[in-house]
Amino acid sequence: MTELGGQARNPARVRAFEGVLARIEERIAADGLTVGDRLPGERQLAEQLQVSRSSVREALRVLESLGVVSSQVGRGPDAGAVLTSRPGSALTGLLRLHLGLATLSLREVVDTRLMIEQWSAGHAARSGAGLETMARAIAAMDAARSPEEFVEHDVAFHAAIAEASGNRLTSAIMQALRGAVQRFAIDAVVRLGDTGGLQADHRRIHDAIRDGDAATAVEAIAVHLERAYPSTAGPAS
Amino acid sequence: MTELGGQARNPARVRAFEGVLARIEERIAADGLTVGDRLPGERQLAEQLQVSRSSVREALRVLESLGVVSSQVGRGPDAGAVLTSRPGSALTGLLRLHLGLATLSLREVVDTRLMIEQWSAGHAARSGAGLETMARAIAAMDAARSPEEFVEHDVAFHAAIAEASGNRLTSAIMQALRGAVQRFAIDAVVRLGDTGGLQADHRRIHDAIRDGDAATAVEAIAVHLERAYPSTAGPAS
DNA sequence: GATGCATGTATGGTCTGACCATATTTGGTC
DNA sequence: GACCAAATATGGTCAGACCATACATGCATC
Repeated sequence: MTELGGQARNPARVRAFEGVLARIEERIAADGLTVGDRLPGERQLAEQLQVSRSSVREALRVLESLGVVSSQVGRGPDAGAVLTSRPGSALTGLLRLHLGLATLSLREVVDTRLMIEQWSAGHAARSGAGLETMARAIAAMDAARSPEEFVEHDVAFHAAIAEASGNRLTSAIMQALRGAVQRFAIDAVVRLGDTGGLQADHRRIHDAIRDGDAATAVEAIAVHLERAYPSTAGPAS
Repeated sequence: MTELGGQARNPARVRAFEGVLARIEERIAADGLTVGDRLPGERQLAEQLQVSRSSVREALRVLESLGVVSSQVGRGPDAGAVLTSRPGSALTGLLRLHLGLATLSLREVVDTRLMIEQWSAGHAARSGAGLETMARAIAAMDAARSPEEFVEHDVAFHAAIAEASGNRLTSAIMQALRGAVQRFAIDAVVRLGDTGGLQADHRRIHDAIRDGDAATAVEAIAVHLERAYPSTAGPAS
């Protein structure tokens, strides 16, 4: 995280918390720390690294925002800074902020989601993974009695597609993208009034993946996202 | 953050710096703040939000790690916390950490990069954007006298493909992915000894985009990444 | 008036030390 | 053995101080 400070005109100038980040990163690599392991306490870490506890805390806040650690108060085996793995939630926050800053447009987010979902569906069509989860989600959407409930299972359906790729990174990105456009999804369901079209899309996607027909799956996903986010997703790809 | 539903009895469940984050986010949305605008000073912010300066600083560290603000010391128009937009560097740090934690494998990162680069190349073949930049990068690689110099222009070449998509989000992700696997790129150049194959790939990609031949561009990129990261990138897509 | 240097000042960066809130651990009591 | 109170370790927060930096100001000089 040495580039956090922006311009590195003076390389000798490293803020204390950046040094802490570097040392913690080193330790993760050297000691082979992994998810579930605990970091030393803030006070202990401060003493080891010869910085103040404030600096340690700033570094921990950064790691927490990146979804790498999770802090628990109290005492016992679960207390303290524990290494976790939540790249998805970190990405969600990142996207939300940049959407708010107008650094990114909804169009760009939806297009990216289209890219990932089509790519994942292609993989799914070859591996046949996740079909059961998708079918269950479709059935649950049929039984849904409110837009919110429908969208809840819709999320599960699309998450199943992403997970079928077997790639945790694309899954995490997908999850974050979905989170960033979540509020538009409910709007879409309410606006359409009828979920028949969306469900027809879902069945078409599921069937294409089941039949190993990647081309149809890819096309069906494009149709589906265009239906859900009209005038946003362009004729991308 | 997410656990323990109900019990809104104790307001201390939200940490102070999280409140600061929320308030700053609100202000960005409400005041329409955008890149280049300045936030109030740390001391002033602390007083306005009725928290300590430490809490304000922790919130600012989070925003900085997400590529939303950049802090400059000193005095003047450029000093203080300025809103920026560097989702790329934030993503780079995120990926590097999660790679270190073994949350993500190199394979997953390279596969994701393949996805984005193929998608971008498809767009580029349709729009013809970025061809000049690509050609310049290829020429610069020809003239390079060290692996490091070669890789430097290689980065520019692949960045041009990503930017040709016109999607800042995929560009940022691409930049981050590239940064995460950077060290493997130099290894690859040294290992191959001869950059002729890589350059042939580059020319083939460039020519396909120039000719609007998306299918060839996509295939050439797969070949290229397989050459650079053998046994890592699978026959993905 | 223009120039240049000394001083002022606002800003982030860091540290210290204290206290609070929480949750486990410990140990004593019944 | 069960139960409850105290001790303790941990993160969360705060207040205040000082340093380093870099622009702003103003005076002295030319």
